[in-house]
Amino acid sequence: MTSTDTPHSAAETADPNVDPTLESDVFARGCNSRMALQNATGRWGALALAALNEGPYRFSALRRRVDGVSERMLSQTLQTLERDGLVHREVLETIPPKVEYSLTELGADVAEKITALIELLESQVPKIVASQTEYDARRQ
Amino acid sequence: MTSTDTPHSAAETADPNVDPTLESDVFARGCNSRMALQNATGRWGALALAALNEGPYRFSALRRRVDGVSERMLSQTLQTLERDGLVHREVLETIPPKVEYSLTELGADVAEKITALIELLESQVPKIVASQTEYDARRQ
DNA sequence: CGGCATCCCTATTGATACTG
DNA sequence: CAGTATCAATAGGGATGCCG
Repeated sequence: MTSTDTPHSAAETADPNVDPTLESDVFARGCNSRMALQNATGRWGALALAALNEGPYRFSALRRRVDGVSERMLSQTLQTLERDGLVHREVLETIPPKVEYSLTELGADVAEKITALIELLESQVPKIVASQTEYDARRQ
Repeated sequence: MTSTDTPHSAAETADPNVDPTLESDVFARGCNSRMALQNATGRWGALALAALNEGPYRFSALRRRVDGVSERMLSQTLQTLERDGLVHREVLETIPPKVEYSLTELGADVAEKITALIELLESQVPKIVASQTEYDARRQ
């Protein structure tokens, strides 16, 4: 693909390398679960899920919450998560139109795990930074 | 950077946008915890941690376990995880030389959360695939 | 407001070859 | 064995403009 922008290219199920009889080993390349993991833990996926774990968000509010995400990336991320059944998209027929995003049951379970990971990491930032500093010093 | 290969560019602490007084909000762009999250949940980071959660691995064994990872990516991933203090690297002075990778205490905590997420996703693959199929059908 | 399409640049990744 | 160096391919992502 040189100039064609495929929406959720990394999320495609129609991968010829996928063996349908072997569906649940993340360590196998091209496995469905590995793709789902990527979508849920990718750069923006994890943050979107963590944000939605706080409650439903409208598009622009979510964009404000997830600092640094572009319109385009947030849109793609949400589509992928919706496709995987983690996020529910509700269009409110108002003027101007509003779209509300929320977690599905499965999405809530996933978001909970991710939030746990985030909280752990946030609490350990000092230790992590110390490790980085030491590592960098060791190699000058 | 057009052709210069920076080792762990995404892991740098020396980001001018990082506010050292604000260390623990993943939602803030350039935050240390967001970077740590990226390193731990990135494409290969999560799988490497999950593999090491099964026990120590030598480089090539780990490469075999994490199907599809290139030498280069595994090397970089492990360096980043070591720098963040999640992975311990032990060089055995034998002939031929062996290097064993294992989890630190912090790494074990992180790996546990990631493994929980992976197990959840693996168990829900059927539901996820069904959702994808339905989603794709809805847009033809 | 929400968000898709296009253009275009850069970071990440993979293959391959080479070294301690 | 355990990597590093180099080069080429690709995916990620920002900016802009348009539409329901």
